[in-house]
Amino acid sequence: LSVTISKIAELSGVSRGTVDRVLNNRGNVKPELQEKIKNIATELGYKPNALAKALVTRKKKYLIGIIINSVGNHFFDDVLLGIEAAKADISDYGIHVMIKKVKGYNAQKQLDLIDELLADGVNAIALTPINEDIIAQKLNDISQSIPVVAFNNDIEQAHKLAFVGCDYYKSGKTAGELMGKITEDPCTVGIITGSLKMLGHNKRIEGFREIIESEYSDIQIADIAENNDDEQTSYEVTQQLLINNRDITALYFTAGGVEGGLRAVCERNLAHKLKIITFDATPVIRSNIEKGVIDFTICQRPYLQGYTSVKVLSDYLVSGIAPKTENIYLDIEIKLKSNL
Amino acid sequence: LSVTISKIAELSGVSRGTVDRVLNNRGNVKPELQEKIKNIATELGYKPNALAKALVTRKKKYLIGIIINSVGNHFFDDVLLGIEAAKADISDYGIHVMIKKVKGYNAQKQLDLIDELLADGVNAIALTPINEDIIAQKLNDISQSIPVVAFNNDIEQAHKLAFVGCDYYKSGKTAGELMGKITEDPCTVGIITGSLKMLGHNKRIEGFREIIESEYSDIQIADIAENNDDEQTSYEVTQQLLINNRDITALYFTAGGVEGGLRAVCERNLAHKLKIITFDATPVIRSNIEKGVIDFTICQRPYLQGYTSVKVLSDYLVSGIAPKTENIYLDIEIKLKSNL
DNA sequence: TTGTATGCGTTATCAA
DNA sequence: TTGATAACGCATACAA
Repeated sequence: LSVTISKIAELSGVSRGTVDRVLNNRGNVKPELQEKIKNIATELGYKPNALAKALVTRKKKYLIGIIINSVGNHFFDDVLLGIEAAKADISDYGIHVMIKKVKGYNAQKQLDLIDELLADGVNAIALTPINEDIIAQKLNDISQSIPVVAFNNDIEQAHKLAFVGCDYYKSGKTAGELMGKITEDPCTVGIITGSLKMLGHNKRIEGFREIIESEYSDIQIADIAENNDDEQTSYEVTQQLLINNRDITALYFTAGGVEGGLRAVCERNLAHKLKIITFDATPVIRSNIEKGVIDFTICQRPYLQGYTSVKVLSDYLVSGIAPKTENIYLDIEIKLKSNL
Repeated sequence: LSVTISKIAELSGVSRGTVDRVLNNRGNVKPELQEKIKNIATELGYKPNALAKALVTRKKKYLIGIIINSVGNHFFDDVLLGIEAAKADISDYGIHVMIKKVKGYNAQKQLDLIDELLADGVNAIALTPINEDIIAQKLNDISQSIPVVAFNNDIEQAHKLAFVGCDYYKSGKTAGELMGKITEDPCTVGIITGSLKMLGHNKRIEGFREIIESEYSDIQIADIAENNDDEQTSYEVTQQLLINNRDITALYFTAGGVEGGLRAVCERNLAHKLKIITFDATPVIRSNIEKGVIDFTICQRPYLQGYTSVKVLSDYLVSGIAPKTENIYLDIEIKLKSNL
């Protein structure tokens, strides 16, 4: 029922080797034969068997290198699980995965880790790139020779095989729409963001603003506070925000620092009074959804981010196929108490 | 780096055949050798290569039969896409898929199709079982010899390899919570369900009721109308519901018939006034979310239902591995305008 | 009770 | 420019 190289060889009256050369454009075949074989192949609807292919390329012993900022950041726990799952899946292909875990976002440190991976002879790299020029340059450089995937955070200046993550603008819009639906008429919302220098955080604000301006004009944005993803800072700026804007009825956290922010909320006895929307599902966020303090959290598929990143690279290594689109946006997930 | 049968054979000083016999418990091996080889294998962390395995079992030419009620029911469009995707994925394994599309839910018709598939020599079957005794009996019967997967709708009386679908009770709870969050204080909701005989529909009502009774006691359920998933009936019962309960502020559709129901809503100029929550994302529902008539729709991953069902069966055929749990619940997806 | 040969579909390395 | 052969890891039929 299925058509193989041997079958085509038989029908064309040549050897399998010749068919292979034609089908994979290796040259050194008489043009007339080329055409004849190609015709027969397309006519029969030849589709190479990926399994058999993989079994052969297995000998190449590919190695994928990963840099993940998972130390001290629970968001990446699930990303790591996805990476491990993909790692298990592709081990049959003889592809190995080397993971470097790191804490925080230091460009020089990231640069060093990239060099370490290269020294280890990796054939591909996946990482959450820091938006700085030296990183962009480095990635541009190495992506000449090996495929690079950016996950979770994009770096538009650098050439790469793919970006795997969420559509920040869209998730901001969704947050805005949810906020619009759960708030009563006159509503003032305070925004607590990670960093105004982070592209993703800003896009989440943009999308949010876009929706409430166009569809929920009775919602006002009181202020935007920056917490640099730090809990203590978050506590302080949230406190200040609440003091400066007594009429606030809702909070919108675009990034981390939710624990600190909620501490300020609780101190002022505003839990269960303010509507609160956050991103991701860290343990702190989960428990506060359980308690009814947070109304919604919007998740960006951490597990799939990890899994997909590795899978995209292994697919590329094993069959040379790049993903259809450079930007692989994973659907967001709206979570509340009953589907947490 | 990776450990193979040959490597184990070499280290044990026996042939590959013997190792194979031990590792797959085929017997006919001296007990002492058994133990020795098993020890070496576990010590080295032997993991059989699924690719190579599949390449061999490929010769068996497995055939999976599918019965899908997709004719005239757009919900199953995406299920079909998932099935097609899985079909492409497993073609490398030499597993073929035969799909029988049918309109409506007639038990005798379903029975006939099962027999047709069996006559065609299928090695596995996936279907959306109708909850009637003759079907349950039939499935119990054939699941003695081949694996059976129920997708989208479960049939608890019948033995099967797995059920693939959503947790209806949980999605009902989510609907209830969403309703609670978007409605103002005194709220009366009308429920339009498919059939009170359908297990899934009832569970969606139960979950909904459970949440509003425990957490949103200011919401009242006015009435429950049955539309048998028929548009015209749906129009009529919704109209009646709205006439009988002038104070209704929200509608909850647990199943199909949304188009007819909304026609009644629009006729009475209640669009954009009533809060409306539905399930799935048929074209009609999509367009009404766009228009702002429907607030939320809760999707049950139709694509994944199709994909997973086929994948579970092929995994079982190729490696004899049953899924970890009989009930494979796919996460629900909350959709509104901005993430449709 | 054990070992050997053959094949799954592909690629790679020879030799012709 | 072509063809034959070995190999990837496993399973099976057959031989010893």
